[in-house]
Amino acid sequence: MASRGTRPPGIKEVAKLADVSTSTVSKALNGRGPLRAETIERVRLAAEQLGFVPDSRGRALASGRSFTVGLITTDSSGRFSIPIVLGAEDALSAGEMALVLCDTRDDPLREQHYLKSLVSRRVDGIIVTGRRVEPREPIDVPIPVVYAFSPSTDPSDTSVVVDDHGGAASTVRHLHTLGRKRIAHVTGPESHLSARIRAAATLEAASTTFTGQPLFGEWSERWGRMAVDTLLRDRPNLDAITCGSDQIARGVCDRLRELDRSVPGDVAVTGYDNWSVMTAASRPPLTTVDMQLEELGRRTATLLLAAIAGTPHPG
Amino acid sequence: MASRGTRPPGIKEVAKLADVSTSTVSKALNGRGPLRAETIERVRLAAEQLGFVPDSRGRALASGRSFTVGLITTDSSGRFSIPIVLGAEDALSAGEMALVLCDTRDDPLREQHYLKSLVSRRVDGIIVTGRRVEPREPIDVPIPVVYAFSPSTDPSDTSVVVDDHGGAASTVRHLHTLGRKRIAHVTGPESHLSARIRAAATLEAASTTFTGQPLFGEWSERWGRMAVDTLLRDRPNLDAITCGSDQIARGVCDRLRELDRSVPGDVAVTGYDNWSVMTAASRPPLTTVDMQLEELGRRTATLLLAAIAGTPHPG
DNA sequence: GAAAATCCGGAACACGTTTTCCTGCTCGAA
DNA sequence: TTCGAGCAGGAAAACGTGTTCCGGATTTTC
Repeated sequence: MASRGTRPPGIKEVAKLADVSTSTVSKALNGRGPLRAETIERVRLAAEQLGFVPDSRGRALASGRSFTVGLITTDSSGRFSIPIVLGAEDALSAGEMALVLCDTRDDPLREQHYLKSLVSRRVDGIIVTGRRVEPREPIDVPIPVVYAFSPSTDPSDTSVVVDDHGGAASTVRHLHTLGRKRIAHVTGPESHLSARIRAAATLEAASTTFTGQPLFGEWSERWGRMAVDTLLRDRPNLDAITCGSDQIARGVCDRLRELDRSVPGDVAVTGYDNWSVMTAASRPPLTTVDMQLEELGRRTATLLLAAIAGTPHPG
Repeated sequence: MASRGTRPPGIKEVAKLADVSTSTVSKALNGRGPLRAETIERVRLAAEQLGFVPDSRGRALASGRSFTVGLITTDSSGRFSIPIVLGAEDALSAGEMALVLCDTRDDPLREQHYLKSLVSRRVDGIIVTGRRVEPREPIDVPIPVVYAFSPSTDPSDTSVVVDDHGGAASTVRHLHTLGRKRIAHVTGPESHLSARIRAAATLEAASTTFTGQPLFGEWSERWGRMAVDTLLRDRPNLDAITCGSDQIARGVCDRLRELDRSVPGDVAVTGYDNWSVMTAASRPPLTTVDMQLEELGRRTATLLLAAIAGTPHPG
C-alpha cells in the first residue's frame, strides 16, 4: 500500500508553485479565461510536477453536477445486465462520467435504500435495468432516468428495449431462405413477456410454414430435451425448431443428436441471446439471435447524457 | 421523468423551517452535539416535511471522505467478478458506501484513465480484481487498495485469494471416501496458474491413487470431450475424473455418456467453480467445488473498510 | 503626451455540509 | 442579589473548486 497521511496537492499548492492565484490555475487548466500562453504553460508544468489531480468533489459542488450516473439493476446474475453495463460504461467514460453500481437483488427495500443514496450523491442521471423485459414500476426521483431492457410502465418515460419481435421474425426469414417448410417453436414460460412476443412473432412470420403450436416451458436445457420428444411424437416430419433461448436450443440439439437426427441436416435449430457459452459448446455451433445488449447499453447511456444535457427523448 | 429545475432543499431550508441554525440541523440529524429532544424532533420533522436528503458532496468535502470505493476489474465477462462485486457491494452498502465500477477490458490505457478518475474522485479505497489468479502488477495510488482473486505481485499488499490447493485436495478426499482408487485429472492450459495449482494439489492428495499424468488443455467442453477419449485409451480402468472447471467436467460427462460409461457408476466426475449453468444442466448434475466468490468479495470489502479505517492487514 | 481600449490576473464569493469554538441563557447555591 | 456552573444552540471557518467582477498594467490612438 502506498503512503497515506500526506494528502494530495490541491489547487492552492499548484498556485503557490507557479506563483499565481488559485483562480488563474483553474482558468489555465480548464482553458477558460484569457491567459498568456506562457502563464498557462507555467501552471501546467507546476501541476504536472506536483502530480496534481483536481478534486472532483470540489468541482461537483461548484458546477452543480456530480459527473456520476447510477445504475440500478435487479439482475444479480449479470446475464443480461453485464453487456448493458459495459456498453453504458463505454459511452459514459467518454464524457468523464463514472458509474455507480446498485444491485437491488429484487428487494424493494434495497432499491429504496439505493435510490436515496443516489439522490443524496446528486447523481446526474440513473439507468434502470432488469432481468426481464416486463415493464416495471417507474421510479420517482427528480433526476433524469432512462430504462434499459425492462421499460417503465409509464410510456412518457424514456425506455430502450430489445426488438424481440424483429429478432424472432428474422430467424424465420432465415429458415425460409434455407428452404425449411415445417417450423416448430420451443420457448420459456408463457408468463414471460419475451417468450410470448417471440412466439407470436414466430407464428406471424411463419404462418404458412408453422407446424402445431408453440411449446411453452422453462428457460432450461432440460426443457429443450423434453420438448424434442414431444415434438417428434406429434410432428415427426418437422425440419426446423426455433428456440426462445440458447439454453433451450442446446437442449434441443443434444436430444436430437441422441435420437440420431442430424443437425442441421434433418432439423435446423436456432437459439436466441447469443450466449457464447451455449452457442460455442453446442454441437454443431448454434445459429442464434444477438440482442446486441452492449449496443443497447451504449444507446441508453447516450440518451441519458442527452437528457442530462436537457434534451429528453420520451417514449 | 420527474420535475427538474427546482433544486432539492438544502440544510439551510430545513434550518429556516425549523427556526434553528444550520449547524443545529446538522447536529440534530447526525446525533452529534448536545441538543434537547424537543429540538431534535422539530428538526427531524422539518427535514421530513421538505423531503430533505443531505448532499453527500458537501459531506464528502467537509468530512474528507467520499464514502465511495472504486472497483477495477479486467474481467469483462463478469464470470468471476460478478459474485465478487455482489459480495463487496453487500459489505459496503452496510457502511453507506457506494461502489463505482471500472472495467478496463485489459487495456492498460483504460486502466490508467480509470485510476486517474478514481483518484480525482478521492475514492476512499480501491478493489482490484481480475479474471485470472495470476498475480498482477500492483497499482500505485495514495489510497488503500485490496486485491481480490488476482493478488498483487507485492506480498506486502493486501490480497484475498481463493484456496485452489485446498479445493482440489478436498475433491480428492471426497472421492477417496467414495472408494475411488484410480483418479485422473483434466484441466485447463498449463500456462494458467490455477490449472497448475489444482493439478499439483490433486497429484499430492491422490499420490497413491493417481493414474497417469494430469492432462492440460483448455477451459472448454470440447477439450473435456477430447480428453475422455485420450484417457480411456491409455487408462481404460479409471474410476474417477476430477476436472479443472465445470465446463470441462460437462464435456467429460457428455462424452462418457456417449460412450455408455455410467456416471457416476463407472466413473465419478467432479467439476470446479460451481457454475450453476453447467452443473445443473449436466447429466447427472455435477459435484463441484464452490469457490465462494461472493464470500471472497465480502471479505475483500471488509478488509478494505478496515484499511480505510486505518488498520491495514498486509499479506 | 494623454486618454481610451485592451488584456491579464487577483480577490471574493458560491456550492452544502461538518466541526470547533464561543456566547448567552438558566438554574442552583451562597 | 450575585456569581459560577452547565447546557443549548449559534457564528464562523474549513473542505476544494469554479466563476464573476474588478483593478492594474500595457498597448493603442489621436
